[in-house]
Amino acid sequence: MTAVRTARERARAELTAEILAAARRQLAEHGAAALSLRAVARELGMASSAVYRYFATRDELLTALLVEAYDGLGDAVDPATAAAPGRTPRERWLAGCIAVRTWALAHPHQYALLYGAPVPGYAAPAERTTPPGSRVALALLAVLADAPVEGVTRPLAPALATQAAGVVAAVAPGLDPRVLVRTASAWTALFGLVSFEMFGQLDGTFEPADALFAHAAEELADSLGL
Amino acid sequence: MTAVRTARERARAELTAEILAAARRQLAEHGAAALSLRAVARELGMASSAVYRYFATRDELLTALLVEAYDGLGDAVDPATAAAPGRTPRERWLAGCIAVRTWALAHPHQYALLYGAPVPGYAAPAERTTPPGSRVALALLAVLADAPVEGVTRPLAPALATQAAGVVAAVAPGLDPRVLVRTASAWTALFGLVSFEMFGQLDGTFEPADALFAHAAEELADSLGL
DNA sequence: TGTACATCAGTGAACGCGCGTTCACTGATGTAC
DNA sequence: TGTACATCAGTGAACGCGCGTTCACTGATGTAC
Repeated sequence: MTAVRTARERARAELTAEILAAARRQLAEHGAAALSLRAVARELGMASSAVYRYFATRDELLTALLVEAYDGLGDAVDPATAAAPGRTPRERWLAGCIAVRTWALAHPHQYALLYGAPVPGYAAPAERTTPPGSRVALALLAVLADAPVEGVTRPLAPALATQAAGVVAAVAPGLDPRVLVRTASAWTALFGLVSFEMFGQLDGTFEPADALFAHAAEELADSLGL
Repeated sequence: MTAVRTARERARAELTAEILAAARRQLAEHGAAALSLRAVARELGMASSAVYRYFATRDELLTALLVEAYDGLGDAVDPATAAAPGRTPRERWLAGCIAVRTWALAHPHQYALLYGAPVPGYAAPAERTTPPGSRVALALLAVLADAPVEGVTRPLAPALATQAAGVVAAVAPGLDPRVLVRTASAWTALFGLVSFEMFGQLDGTFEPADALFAHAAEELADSLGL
């Protein structure tokens, strides 16, 4: 009977996937704020109420998309930054930067959903979002953990040292807190540049931003001691 | 008769200001996406159609708020970065960073409007937005223009050099293009950190971000050769 | 293998909401002579 | 200073739209005996 039950369950899984796919398409085309259960239902040719059998709420659908997007980015960055024989941390760092930007350019609305201002009236549930949302930072952390620390960061002020120690304990026990702080700075700088490009702050000056990005990634690598 | 005409015109100017103030309040409280002409009219106790005597369209109102916000930020950053006898570029840089962050923390929704993902369905008219939107970058540029360049930037790749030369010609003729590029990097790095703090990416790690921010500002100053 | 019952998927209508924008209108303010 | 006309501000109703969510329902799929 498991086979039979599986029939229904498989249909359910398939439709769930189709709903997600339609929602993904809408997100990609019109952005997160325009995402609506009704439009998704319309695209699938079903009653809007039917979607409620699969997602209890619009926010739940949004959360699923958010997680998916974080994972898409993570899946792009992980191999780029992976350690391999003969790969220097600098190469891995630069490849990671490029992977982030490439993914962002290919998925502008997803990027905006993840790193733009939060969607009004929607608060992502931290327990579901944090793990996939941390993947890029952790990947960069792994790169910098493989590089020497000395002479690279100024000493941490006490308040910062305490905070960093707490994060280290939770995330990468044994790590030098200075590496963590260094990663945080590099991570924010990288996304600062990508966000400015994506959100149009560079229009009229460094747009397209390929050259500026390549330069900045190298300079960041320099200042990280890679 | 000019005095009399001024009576009507003054009423007009006052109501325009009141509408803007109400819109500003709504933006500050509920965010740009929730900004509606009807809600503004409601708050002022007037018919929603009356607002159309003052702003032809919702987008025009949004644009006015956008310009206002950019100017508010500019007004905060300009004095912080101003040259003065005995003020070092480093001091001015650090003060500028703090001014940006302080303003952002005090005006989160305005910050999101300026530096978050664009409001869906709304494209800011570049000719009105660009000048106030450039103020912070120009202020930082002025600081870095007062500091030595040598040994601070890697050489610019040809494509980047061309692009930078074009911007320099339009914005600050005679400036060393390397200073411009350096400013662009610093500017994106600064806003990257502020945006991550504002948009919740640091929740659970470096939140509150005071310590990380102070550290990063100093490190940026170091890497800028200040 | 067949029947009686329970579960689940999907429908269509409805509720209540808010939005931007238009339009014909009243009444007040300003202008020209 | 007074009158006739033009301009402008503000009203209230309406159009047409889309949204999230609920609910009673039909019909198909699965389960227990």
